[in-house]
Amino acid sequence: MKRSGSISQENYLKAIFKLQHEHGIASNQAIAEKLAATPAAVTGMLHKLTELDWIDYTAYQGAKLTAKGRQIATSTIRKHRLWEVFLVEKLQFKWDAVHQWAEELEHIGDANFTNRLDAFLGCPSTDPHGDPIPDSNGDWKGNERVFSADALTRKQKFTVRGVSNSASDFLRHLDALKIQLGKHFEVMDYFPFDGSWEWKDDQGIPIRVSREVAGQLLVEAIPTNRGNENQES
Amino acid sequence: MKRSGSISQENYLKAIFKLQHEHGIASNQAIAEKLAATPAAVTGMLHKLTELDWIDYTAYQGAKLTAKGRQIATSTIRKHRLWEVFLVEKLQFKWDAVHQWAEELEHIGDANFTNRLDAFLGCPSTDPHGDPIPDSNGDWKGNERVFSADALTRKQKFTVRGVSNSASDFLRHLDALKIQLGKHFEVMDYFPFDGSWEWKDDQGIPIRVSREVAGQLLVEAIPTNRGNENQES
DNA sequence: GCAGTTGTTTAGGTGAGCTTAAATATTTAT
DNA sequence: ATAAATATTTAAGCTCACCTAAACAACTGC
Repeated sequence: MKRSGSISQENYLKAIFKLQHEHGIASNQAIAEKLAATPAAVTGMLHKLTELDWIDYTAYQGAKLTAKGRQIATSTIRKHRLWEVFLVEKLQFKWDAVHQWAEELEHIGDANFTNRLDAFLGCPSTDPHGDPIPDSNGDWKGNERVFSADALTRKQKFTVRGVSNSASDFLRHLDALKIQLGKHFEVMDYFPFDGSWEWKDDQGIPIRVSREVAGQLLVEAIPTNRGNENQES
Repeated sequence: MKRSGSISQENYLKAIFKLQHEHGIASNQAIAEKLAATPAAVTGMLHKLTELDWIDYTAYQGAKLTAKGRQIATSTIRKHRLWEVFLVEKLQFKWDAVHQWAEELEHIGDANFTNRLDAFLGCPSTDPHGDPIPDSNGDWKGNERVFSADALTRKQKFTVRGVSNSASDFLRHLDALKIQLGKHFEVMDYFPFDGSWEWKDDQGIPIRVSREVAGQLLVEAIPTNRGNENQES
């Protein structure tokens, strides 16, 4: 079995999928920015994708994926994230170096290939940045308890669950701060002056975290288990 | 680091590399056949590759790789064969199903990527079809003792080492015959009438092998160790 | 050594995906 | 409501890698 669409078409569907989740619809301009192309190029491709019945598109309005388009988009995202797991866990790449290769690998392989890769990797549920990996139907369960670290409160204990920005420089900065996915911290202090935080890790070692970092870090609160929750029946 | 050449350019270099080994030089027509393109298309690309100093090309004569061209070609072949090992050993693909995917995967990754993949796979020396995997300098040691199975002699014991044709239907035929790389056989009989053979495997189970099969199978003789070899000093 | 076959190159053209620049539609501000 | 600003589309043209058809060069047989 071959690829559903061309590499370029798959990249458009991926971009539209993500924009649709953020804004309900994907505007020409937003797509152009995401793909580093001109709006003129986007218009042309949107016509082609409409012909293929992979998007619904109204001129001057924007694009939305059809069921078929969504299927191709999620399958591409699934492949991307599985390859990222492979690169980090099997080839020992650092998490800030995998995106570029995954962008190329994501266009290779059919459903059978992808399912074999998935099985080989132990059916991971998230990629190295904490993003969920869609299943072969394009569905995934997002962790509803995950929120941005800048909404934390004092004394709260929490687990780092993901990043909302996978740029290399941000990820390398997290490495420097020794912040890794799955690591536990506790909020010690917050400084409204500059929006920065003091946290301490599970070894009791304190770190200072800037507003910029907290704003792009996704965390999950750890329940306190100290008697103030409701006991069922 | 990015790919050295375009995907198409890498495919041309690979084809020229293989033809150069068979015929000393790669003719326009031979390249066109290997790549399923027209001679006219080949002429154009050969000019481009000459510009890039990846081949030496004389009109009406043919093409030969430069050092740089050879480097790109062997690195592409290295990647192809490493991915084939990955697909068979890690993703459990059958050996007749890996070529198509490896043709796409071979164009991904730089030297660092490839070396990581190599290490992850345990630095294999051959791919699932018995073809040698070049090292990162583009060198490899061919097994000099390997020859075509149609040159075997009666009573000879041998090991299956490779195939000189990786077409799916041939490989599936070998599966049906239970012929796998590394398996030992002994020549029981040869039938000049149709060029077919009777061999028996290490369990003593006899199989019949046609001239066509023997002609595409690569084997290595097992020394008899029964007193007629020279003892050194 | 010349004709015919074979192999190669040139010439002109296609399609995918992109560009810039100009025209047109839509939204925002007053 | 209309002018200005912004967003989108059309138009023309580019590059890459391919194609067909025709011209040309190089071998072959006699």
